[in-house]
Amino acid sequence: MAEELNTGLLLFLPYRAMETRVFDELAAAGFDDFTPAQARVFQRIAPHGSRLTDLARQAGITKQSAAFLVEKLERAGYVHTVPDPDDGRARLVLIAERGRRSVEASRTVVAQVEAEWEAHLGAERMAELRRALTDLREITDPWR
Amino acid sequence: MAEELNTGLLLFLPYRAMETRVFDELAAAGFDDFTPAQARVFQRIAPHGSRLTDLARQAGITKQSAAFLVEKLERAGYVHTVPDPDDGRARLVLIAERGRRSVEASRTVVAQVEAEWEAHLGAERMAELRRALTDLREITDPWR
DNA sequence: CGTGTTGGTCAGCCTCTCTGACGGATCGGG
DNA sequence: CCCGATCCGTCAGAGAGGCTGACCAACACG
Repeated sequence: MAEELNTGLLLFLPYRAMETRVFDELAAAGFDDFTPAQARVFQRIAPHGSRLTDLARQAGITKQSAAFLVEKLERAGYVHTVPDPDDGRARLVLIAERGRRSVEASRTVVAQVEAEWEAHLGAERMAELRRALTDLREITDPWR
Repeated sequence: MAEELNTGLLLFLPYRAMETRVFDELAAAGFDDFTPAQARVFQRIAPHGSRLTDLARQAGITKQSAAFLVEKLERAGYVHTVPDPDDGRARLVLIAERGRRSVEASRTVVAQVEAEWEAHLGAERMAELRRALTDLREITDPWR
């Protein structure tokens, strides 16, 4: 057993555990008409709206793909889009009412999973894990 | 930007950084005829071969999808498959010569990225990060 | 044996993601 | 003020990846 997994895979395993957990429980709560890919875009919408292109870059996909996903999200009532008052070319993607409720629901699940992890690792190690990951963002997260 | 990202996203960012880095450098080294999805399956082949179904479960996809990906990998010379001598129904997926060379190349890149992370965090914090992630496997990794 | 379980395949379908080409809006230098 | 460069988003087409459902073959075990 004690083989040395590469750090990438080590990161991926809990990430996927969190994602499927949130996804499953949200589906159980009635938010069952979106896909993981749509969620990955949705999750990056800033509180006061984001431009399509910014969403695409942050999610690491092309703007065409992002537009495709946003359109689905809009059709399902999770977001709505408005013209950007500051830039005639741009469209702002905003979280709609249904989206806000789903955010609330997901926050609960995330908190629950994080509590389980904390129970397993202990509060101090969990906090350090988050600190280390946050610091890693500086060299692994191209946007901000 | 001290906002509190959820731990899942925090895990995802460095994971993706690692994945794209390895993918890009492998492509530059001539291993450019496989996709990330194929790599995610390939990466899980045990040293002495794995069954298709096991690969599927570990990668979190259906056996049909796994078969599809393995077939591509076989066509590109990264793996070959043989009947499992212990079970007439099963096929063992084995790493082929070209696959072995790509593993070697990827190991180099992974080591390089891990070294960069270690330089950023310090050796002790990096080691603790790996320990914490390894411990999290116990509750987030359904297979072992 | 028969019955249930497991490993894999076949077929059909939908989602995601990409490339390439484009039109419209904005920005910046002259 | 204008013109070229750049940026925002769309349209069109294509391919990969993933799923469900139905099925067969081989094992496991009473």
